[in-house]
Amino acid sequence: MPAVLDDQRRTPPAWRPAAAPGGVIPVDRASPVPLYFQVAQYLEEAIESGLMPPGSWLGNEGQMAAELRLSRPTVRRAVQYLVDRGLVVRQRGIGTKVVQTQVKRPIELSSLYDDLNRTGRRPATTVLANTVEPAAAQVAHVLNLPVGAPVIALDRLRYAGGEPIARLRNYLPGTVAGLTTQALEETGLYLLIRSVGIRLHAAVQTIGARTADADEAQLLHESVGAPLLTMQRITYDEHGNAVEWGRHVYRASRYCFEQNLVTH
Amino acid sequence: MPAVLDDQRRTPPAWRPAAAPGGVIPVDRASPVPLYFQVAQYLEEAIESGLMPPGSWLGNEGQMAAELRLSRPTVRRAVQYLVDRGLVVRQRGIGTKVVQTQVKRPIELSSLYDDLNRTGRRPATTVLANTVEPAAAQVAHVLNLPVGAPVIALDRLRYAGGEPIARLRNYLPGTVAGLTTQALEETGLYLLIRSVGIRLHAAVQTIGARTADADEAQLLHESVGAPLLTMQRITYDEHGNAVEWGRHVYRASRYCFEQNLVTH
DNA sequence: TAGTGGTCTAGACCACCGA
DNA sequence: CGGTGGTCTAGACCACTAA
Repeated sequence: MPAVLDDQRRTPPAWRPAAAPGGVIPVDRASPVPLYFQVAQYLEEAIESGLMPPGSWLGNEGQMAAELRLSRPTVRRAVQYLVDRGLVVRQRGIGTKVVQTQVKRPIELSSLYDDLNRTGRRPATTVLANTVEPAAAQVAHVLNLPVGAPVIALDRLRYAGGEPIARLRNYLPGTVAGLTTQALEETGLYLLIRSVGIRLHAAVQTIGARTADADEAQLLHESVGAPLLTMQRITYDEHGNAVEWGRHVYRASRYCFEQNLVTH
Repeated sequence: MPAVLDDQRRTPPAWRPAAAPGGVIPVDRASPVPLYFQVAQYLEEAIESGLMPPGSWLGNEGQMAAELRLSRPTVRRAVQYLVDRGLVVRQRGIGTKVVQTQVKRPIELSSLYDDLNRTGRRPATTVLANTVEPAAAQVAHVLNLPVGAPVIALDRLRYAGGEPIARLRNYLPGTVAGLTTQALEETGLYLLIRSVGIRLHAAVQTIGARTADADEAQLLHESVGAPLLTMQRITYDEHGNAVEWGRHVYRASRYCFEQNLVTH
């Protein structure tokens, strides 16, 4: 019986690290990067670069552990990282294989600015308002602050490729520093929030639609009655404190929300 | 110095399983349910029931392990489950505590039917079309089938509380069985897909908006030009095969997408 | 029956935090 | 400094799959 070289339904050929002739270990024990993460990154790179194509098998965990001179739990943790990201699928009694479809990344907490940047459109921002004011009842409730506490109110117009895309209105607790108008015109709000040491942890958002009123039509270069996407989002830090409340409208003719989901 | 009873900033009082006087173990080693999952579910229930309120601390992992007569890795795995769901936050050198905000669940692959059911609205479905037809070029491309292969084409009207909410159009490979009109009017599509043994693994979806044309206006009891939410979704199984392509429109006046995100 | 992933143990050392 | 979570090891037994 001849050896089958490329039958992806069968168990894997011995797993071979690509940049490592003869099975040398792509693992640096002196690095501060955890071993499982080094392996996970290596495998992720191998998969996304096409070196391990969809349908190919990872070597079994015990063998990988032996070749990498790691324990099986460590290798297993690396593989789990890939499973969580939807890159591979475990099949008990068979093995672990690279999934066919590359659903790039699960949904994440990103700003419109980052989205536009990533997709190659040139983002720009005009700050319409950047004021500190006492919190009205509704804002105070959403941000869990006392009524009258200082809140930062932002009103921005976001452009992509010279075209207006969205009007972004945000409220933040007045304790957040560093939101100069200049900084806001140069980068995204989330990056600024993170850069003052706040770690975003969770969010609840609502996406809806409505038609443009006269104000919005003028700001966004649309006609009255044009369809708009609305997104309201409250973002929380790891302590459960509300960090930001955003109420945004997007031109439906120029923008939509794209989301990649992986079920866990 | 008096003992502080309820200072949530300090290290935890000894962790006590609630339904277990004196530290008895809520763990059944004879159960087929994994030990880590029994613990995880117990803790999740304790948190969501308010028994472990936001801000309270989980006992340290070593102590919990000792009290439950489990190893620390097993307890750790249970805690990790809660971390992944955003219910607790680990703080190195300090401990693990319940987060303040209850962001209920991370976004998941659910059907509109399930959404309506969960939120207590009465879902109902009218099947406008349920046919098998040869795949046109676009459908064939999306589902990765040869042109002309049989595909199931669904057209449904979804009601909530007697009001039309959305028009749902789907294409599925003709190999999917069990989609009788009666079944489709009684439950959600995803449940039917799962019930024939297909496991949904990933999806990519796009949410946009537009205004209603005459057809849509009539079907959805809206006027021409009313704002509609659109959602296109391609769902894949664990092998990366496309399972379903949906192109849906929702009345923006009656529906919006709510999503809870947890950053990992 | 042999090989796979799924679970679990009983240790170990480290980095970080607060006192 | 002691206590916490973060990482890692070297085993073990089990359930499931395929041949």
